[in-house]
Amino acid sequence: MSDSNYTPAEIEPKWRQHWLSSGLHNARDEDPRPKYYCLDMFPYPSGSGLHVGHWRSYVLPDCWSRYKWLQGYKVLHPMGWDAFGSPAENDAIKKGIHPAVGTRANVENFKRQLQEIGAMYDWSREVNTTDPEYYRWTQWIFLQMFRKGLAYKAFMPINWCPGCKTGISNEDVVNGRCERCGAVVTKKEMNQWMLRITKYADRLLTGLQALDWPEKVKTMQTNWIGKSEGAEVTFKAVAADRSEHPLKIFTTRPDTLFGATYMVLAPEHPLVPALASPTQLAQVDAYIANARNESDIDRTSKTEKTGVFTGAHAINPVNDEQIPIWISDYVLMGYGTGAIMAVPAHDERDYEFARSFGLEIREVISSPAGVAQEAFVGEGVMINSGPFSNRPSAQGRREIVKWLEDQGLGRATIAYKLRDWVFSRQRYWGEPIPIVDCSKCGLVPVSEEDLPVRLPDVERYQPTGTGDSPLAAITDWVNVACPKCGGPAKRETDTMPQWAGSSWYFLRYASPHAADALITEQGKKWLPVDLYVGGVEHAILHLLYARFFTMFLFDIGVVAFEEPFRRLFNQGMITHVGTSGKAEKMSKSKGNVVNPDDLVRDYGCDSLRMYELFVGPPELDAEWSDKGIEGVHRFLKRAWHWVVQHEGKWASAPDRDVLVERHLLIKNVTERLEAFRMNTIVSAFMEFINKMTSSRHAPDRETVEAFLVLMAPFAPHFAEELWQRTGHQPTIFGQKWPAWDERYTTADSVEIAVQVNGKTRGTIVVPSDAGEDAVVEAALKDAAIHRFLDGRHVRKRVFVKGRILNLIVG
RNA sequence: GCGAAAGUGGCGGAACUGGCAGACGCGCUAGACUUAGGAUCUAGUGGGGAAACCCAUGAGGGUUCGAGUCCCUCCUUUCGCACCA
Repeated sequence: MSDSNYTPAEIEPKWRQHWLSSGLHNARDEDPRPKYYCLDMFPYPSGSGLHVGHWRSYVLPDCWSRYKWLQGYKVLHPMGWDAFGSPAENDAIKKGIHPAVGTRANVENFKRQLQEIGAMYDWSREVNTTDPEYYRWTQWIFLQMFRKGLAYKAFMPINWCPGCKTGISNEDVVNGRCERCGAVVTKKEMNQWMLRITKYADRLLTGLQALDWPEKVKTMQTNWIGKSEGAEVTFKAVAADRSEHPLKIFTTRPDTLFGATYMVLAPEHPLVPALASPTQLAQVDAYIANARNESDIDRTSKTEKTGVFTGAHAINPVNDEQIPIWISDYVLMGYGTGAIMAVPAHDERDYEFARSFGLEIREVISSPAGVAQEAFVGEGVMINSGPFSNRPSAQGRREIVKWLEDQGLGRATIAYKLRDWVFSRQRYWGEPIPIVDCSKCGLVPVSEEDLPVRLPDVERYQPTGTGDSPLAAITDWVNVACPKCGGPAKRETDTMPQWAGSSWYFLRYASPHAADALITEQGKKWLPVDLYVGGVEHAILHLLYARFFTMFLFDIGVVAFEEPFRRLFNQGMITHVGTSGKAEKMSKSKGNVVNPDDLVRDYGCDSLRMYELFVGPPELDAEWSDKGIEGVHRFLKRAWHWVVQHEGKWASAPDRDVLVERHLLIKNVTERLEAFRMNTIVSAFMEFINKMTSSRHAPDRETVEAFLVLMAPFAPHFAEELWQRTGHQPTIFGQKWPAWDERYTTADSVEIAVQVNGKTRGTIVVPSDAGEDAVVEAALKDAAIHRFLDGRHVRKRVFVKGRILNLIVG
């Protein structure tokens, strides 16, 4: 009979339609069960569609959501679109397709493909960052930050991407290149909107501790925030013209203060013009001009330190010593105070610089090998340090800071690597920044009732490259009455970065249609996110920004928690051999993309789902194998036949062996799900079916039902169809996750390995509960084992119940 | 350079707190059924050896009755960080 065959092409669309129309996956606010919020990182809907690598990231959380569902939670598992961004804008430039139009088409395609996964997304909660009803709240958040002084405009040198022709944030720069387009990032002085994320540095750091996140991600964020405890010390700088200027430096080693033999300012340091002596001015100017034009890559890839003497000197507050002030690009303006005291004896960089320029190296921490060859950066006993000599450096550090504080020359302080977030983009396809610049009132926020500030249509989407956004050319949009005084004013024409919309989208899913609030009281009950699944590539950018936004929204009372994502799981990517000949991340340009649509057509969605899980441990990268899917497809066919074949002919009572297999399967699947070891769960299912199909016992109904419920998160269509065929009403997702009974998870008898002097010489089958004496007795009777004893005396025996017996002889 | 993770058959990968290494799957080899099969089923499949056995988890040591697993020294790969004072 044809309908006894496994035909995914028929059953899968049918059940998807059924689930969709019955609203099975919709999260209901009024549902009394406990909530579980499982979130996938929402995609950028690119024109090339999903490949099997994307699939992997969506299958895992879907599987987990369905498991939680069967465990009795009301599950929120939403999906949406991070749809602002340059590819849509580039299409607009190239093909003349309006970004909104192109984005809409891409979303349609993505949505179709995602639905083919059979994922239980609640499409009634779909969000799109480019929807004005969505971005009005992105703008609203910006306004709240503006009111609290967290959004400010500043003229300063920032990272400029010549590829994207826009300013970008520090986080957007990866190894000196633009995270988005790969161009080498340069510097540009611009008037920029900034977000004061540094105000949250300490909370962003300490908040990490309680999170159930991969250590790797926590470490990356910790490094990014880069907290250092130290001291700020004020030196007196004396210019060549005898003018005096306080010069503040930051150091983590105030205990080495007596070893400071020169000072270094960053080329951008504001004191440089005042300090440079006339004789040195030309050299100083040349050095600064050069530094300004250099990219970070140029700057950090130098083999030797460079620098120039200013002609000025500084007075060391601890010993009144006069030391030269230099300028070098190894000191960064953005960190600490942009100036350092150089202690070459105890700092590798200072050591290198001192060597290059013949500056004094003075040892002030006693080091075993001296400092003739290299800097000593460890702790030790202080020497050559006046009244502070002969102390351990850690103690001296505290005493010197105390002394500086008493003298009003310094204080203990903390420095962070984290910088404020450059939030302006000179691009079209983003959220307009809702600020109006009035010549009379200054920067005035658009009033909240006037949100959203809609993105107007333009004719030219090209980034201008001049530092102005394409919006600047739309004069009838730009010119507006000041919200405060009604006088003539201009709109801000920069847009927000793509990270803006993704920094809070997880909140909007909880009440996506609320018109008068970012989130409703009812919606708040879904939050925070219980499990967040996505790639490790967002370890810093998105995850740091989202935490910052959430903390801010907590501070102004919008949400009741500071950390949005309790648990984070980074799944590995799929690699595949492409034109380069080696396995790489899938991408169109590498020619190694595998399209899931073909696989769904040939094998069915459930086969692809299970293969995506079977391919390897979810947290590791996995190489795609075109043949691999056939294994799970065969398994599904065999499992299908096993169920259909026994339908209506169930064993009236379970055979003991079948019972054990059932309980073992429940235990294995459940425990391995909890540990996110989905790949071994698929193996467990295969083993189960292998045993069942080779068993002479027919299964009982309860065993088959348990099998189907366990399979439901993995192969939902398969499970739902067979659920119905075995005489149930849909849906199987109304069932309860089965429980196992430890009494039935051990077989009656067990095979034990018998070793002689540590080498396995045979196996014997004994009752599971057999004790040492019984096993030894059985082993000695076994001919194969007996041979190895060779008549020698058993001197010692090691017995592990149910596992092994080791006989030591001779 | 610093830090983290990893290294197991032809391939992807199993192996719970030290206990029969290679589960499960791909591939491969035979055979069965077939007009045919890239369908399905059965058997086999780490290496060496005729066999008894021996050798095998990146390399080398160590601890232990017993090590893929623990300890030490290296090697390789991947990923972070990298003038942050």
